[in-house]
This record gives sequence, C-alpha cells and structure tokens, in this order.
Amino acid sequence: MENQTLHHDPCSICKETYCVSKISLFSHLDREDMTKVLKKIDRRKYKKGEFLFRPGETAERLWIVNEGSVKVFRYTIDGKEQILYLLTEGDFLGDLNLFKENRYEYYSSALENTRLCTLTRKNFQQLLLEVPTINEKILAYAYDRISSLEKQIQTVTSKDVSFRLANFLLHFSRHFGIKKGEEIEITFPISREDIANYLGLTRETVSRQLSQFQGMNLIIMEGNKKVRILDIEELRHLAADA
Amino acid sequence: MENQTLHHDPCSICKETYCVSKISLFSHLDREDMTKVLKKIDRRKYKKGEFLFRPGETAERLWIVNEGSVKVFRYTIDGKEQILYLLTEGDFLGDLNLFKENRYEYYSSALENTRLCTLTRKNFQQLLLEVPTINEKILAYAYDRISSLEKQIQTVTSKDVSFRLANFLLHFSRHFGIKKGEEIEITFPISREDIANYLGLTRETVSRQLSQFQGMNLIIMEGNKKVRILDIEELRHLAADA
DNA sequence: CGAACATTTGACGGGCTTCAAAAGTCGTGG
DNA sequence: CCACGACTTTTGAAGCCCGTCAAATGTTCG
Repeated sequence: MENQTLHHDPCSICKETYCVSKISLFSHLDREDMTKVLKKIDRRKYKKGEFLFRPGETAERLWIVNEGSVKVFRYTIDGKEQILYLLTEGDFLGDLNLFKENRYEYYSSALENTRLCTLTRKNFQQLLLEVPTINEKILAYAYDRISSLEKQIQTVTSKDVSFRLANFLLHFSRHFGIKKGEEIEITFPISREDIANYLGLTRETVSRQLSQFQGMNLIIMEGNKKVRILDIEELRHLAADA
Repeated sequence: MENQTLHHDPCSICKETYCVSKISLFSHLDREDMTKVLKKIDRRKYKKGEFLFRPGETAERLWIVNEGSVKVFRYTIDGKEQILYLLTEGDFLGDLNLFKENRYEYYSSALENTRLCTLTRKNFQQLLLEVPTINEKILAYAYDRISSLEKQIQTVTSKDVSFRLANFLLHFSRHFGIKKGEEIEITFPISREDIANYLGLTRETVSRQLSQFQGMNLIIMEGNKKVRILDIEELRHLAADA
C-alpha cells in the first residue's frame, strides 16, 4: 500500500486549501499568501433551503461556495421570486458589499446541501492590506459581473421563450455540463420553478418549452434534474450565440 | 456694466473645469488634482445620431457627458434595439473597459447634439497613478452600476407595463425633472421608440400606456418630448417605489 | 410503499405585438 | 413666418403567445 505518508495525507492539505484555490479572487496567490487567507476563513454548512441571509441584515461576510449551490433573489411586486444569481462551486458573493457599510437587499438560500467558506468584513479588509493584488481581481470581477448582468437583461427582455431557455441551457452547460461522446449531460441543482424565476417565466412555460426542445431532438430529459444535450449547434443557433 | 473683469471671466474658468467637477469620479478632488485631470482632457462634439463607437472598436477612452445625452445599446436577435444605458450630463462611460485590453460590445450614439470630454487610456492610467483616490471611486461606481442593472432586471422581468413605465418616468424625473409648483416637468431627449427599447416593449404599447396615465390624471403630455407629472405619489405607488 | 411534492399537459382568457391607417409634430426652405 | 414634407406618435383591429387555473402524471424521500 501507499500508506506510508498517511499521517501527512496530501488530500487533507488539498481539501484545506480547496475553497481558496478555486476562486478567481485568490487562485493567483502563491503558497504563502494562500496560507494567510486560509487562516482567516470560517467554514459553514447549509442545508437545502436554509437562508444565508435576508434583506435588511448587515453585510458582514464574503461568501465562497465550496460545494453545492446557492441562489440570490428578490420578490417582484406580484410576489414572484426573481432570481438574480445562481452560484456554484468556486463562485463567491458579497465582496462588493464589504467596501461600504451596508445591508443586503436580497435573499440568499442554499439550493442543495452546501458548504461555504466565509471571511468576515474585518478579516477581508485586513487581507486587502496584506495582499494588495486582490484589489485588482475584485475590479476584474466587478467588470465580469456587469457584463453578465447586461447579458441577462438581453435575455430576459427577449419575447422569445426558446431564445431565453436556449441561453439558459448553454449557460448551465458551461458550468455543469459533462461531455459524454457527442452529448453533454447537465445535472441541475435547481427546479423548473427556479429556472422560470431566473428567466422571468412560469414553470409551465419552461416545462412546455423543454418538451418542445425534446420533440425537436435537441435535448433528452432524464428525471427532473438531468438533461442531455443532443444538438448543441442548433441550441446555439436558437440562442444567437455565435 | 459689470464688465471690468471680463478678461478674467469666472465663467470661462467654470466652464473649463465643468465636465471634470460634475462627475462623481473627480468631484472630490482638490484644485490641484483637478488641474491634473483637466490638462489631459480632450473635448469632442457629436451631432444627434452620430456614433461614439461601435462593437468591435477597441475601447480606448473614458467618455464624460458634458452637455446633451447618449445611449448605449445592442440589437436583439429580432433586430430590435435593446438600450442598456441612457447617459446624461455628468454620467460617464468606458472606465471599466480601460482596465483590460478590450473591444466594445455595443453601440453608443448621441441622442441630441452633445459635448463630451474624453480621456485616453494612457492618460487615464497615468492619472490613476498620480491621483490614487480615483481607484476607490471607480469601485464605488462599479457597485452602483451593478445595483442599477439588478434593478433594471427587476423592472423588465415584470409583466406589468404600468409598473415598468412608472419606474421609467420616476427614474427620469430624478435626472431631468424640473419642479414647477406641484408639478414636475420632464423634457426627454429620447423618442417613444427609445423608451420602448429601453423597457423591452414596442412603441405602440408605450404610447398606449402613456395615454392611459394621462387619462388617470397622473401626467400631461405636451408635444412629444415633454411630460408634466401631476401625481407623483400615485406614480410611486404604481412603481412600488417605497 | 405511500404521501408530499414537482412536473407535465390541456383549455381558456387577456394583454402585448403586429399590421395598418390616421393624426400630430418637427424642421427646413422659401 | 408660414407651408410643406418627412417623420413620429396615436389609435384601431386582429391574432398569437404566455399566464392562469385545473387535473393528471411523475418523482422523491422518509
């Protein structure tokens, strides 16, 4: 057996650094700086449906998704959920809130059982002083987030449901897709209703459009959480994704 | 006459610093730093309809609207304009593009005859070194822009046209509104079609909803570019604006 | 295995889009 | 300053698509 070094299991080290090394904010750091970050981190577990925070609570933490997924949402005037962000492994949340004293304006809850790494405001600010390169990363991230919101606006203002849903499927296939031969298999952490709330539609409409995609041989649905993409070219075409 | 100091007209100084002092990026600067900025600025005029830039052009400038207004937009798959930003006096554009080497992904054109102040990439980067406080302002600005995009998503995903348009009118009354007694008078730089493209609707729908607002005695329309708001309370109510 | 929950499917109604035409507005040149 | 033409806006009518409500089917998890 290769157990000689079990007391020094590389995997335990690996796991320790895990949430830190996989987010873009920190992934460029060397071993030494990485350790500085690690020491400041709290680990938390949330069960499916539990809230990370609610509107009005003071924003005090940087949240990093280590395992699982999380949604960020508000309610529209007609009482429907509007999902703004879907976060998965390596995504983070709350960084910009730490540059001002302020309160959350939306809800966040776990979509499945989820592990998070968090940094308090104090620790985060201290870190910025110790490792100034993180500042640049934050600006780059803000820029990405703006681009993605701009894209989401373009998606949700479109009247065309197939366009919206095709965009959604492509977006998710990049995050969750696993290539299996010609096909791409996606396992969603979210329900039809969540998809609908993300796209500003109803669950029935999402359901109908997915069935139609299946009828067109673009996808095959397996159970409620799995989709196999058969014809990604045609899906790209529908999504006007060049 | 009060012409003794005409050779030293305070207004000419005022005008020189104008575009610089009125944008949030620079408004906190002292006289000395302000002068550093001023020296680097180019002034440009654009006629109504002229393009500031188009997709694919390299992003090389920070744009500041000194007088007039500008729209930033893309086209949807069905060939309709989707307006992302409407900028007026004191707004600026292109700052985040200067942190990366990149190209514009949208169009920008003048909505009326417009004066702009611009800074080249080189001058902007030099300025950041000379006046580091500007960095913080940029992050604060990015945060605001994210908030406003999030709000726009909430607006455009709403099915309710009166909600969307009420939000739009309130948004504009803050920028363009002039209080006249009980009323607020707004002079739009944009057409009905532009409003529609901003809200993801058609010009007919916007037209009909404005007529309905007029019928409800919330507004009075005068010509095509002027609206007087009679009952801002009810408009706020419709916009779910607390 | 069964109950709670999620998804699918169908039928219907309403509101926005589309197409079309009329009315209004704006700018230009005489 | 007025008149004309181009353009924008308004209004009307019809059609389609999504939302809503309801019921059936499927799925998940204790």
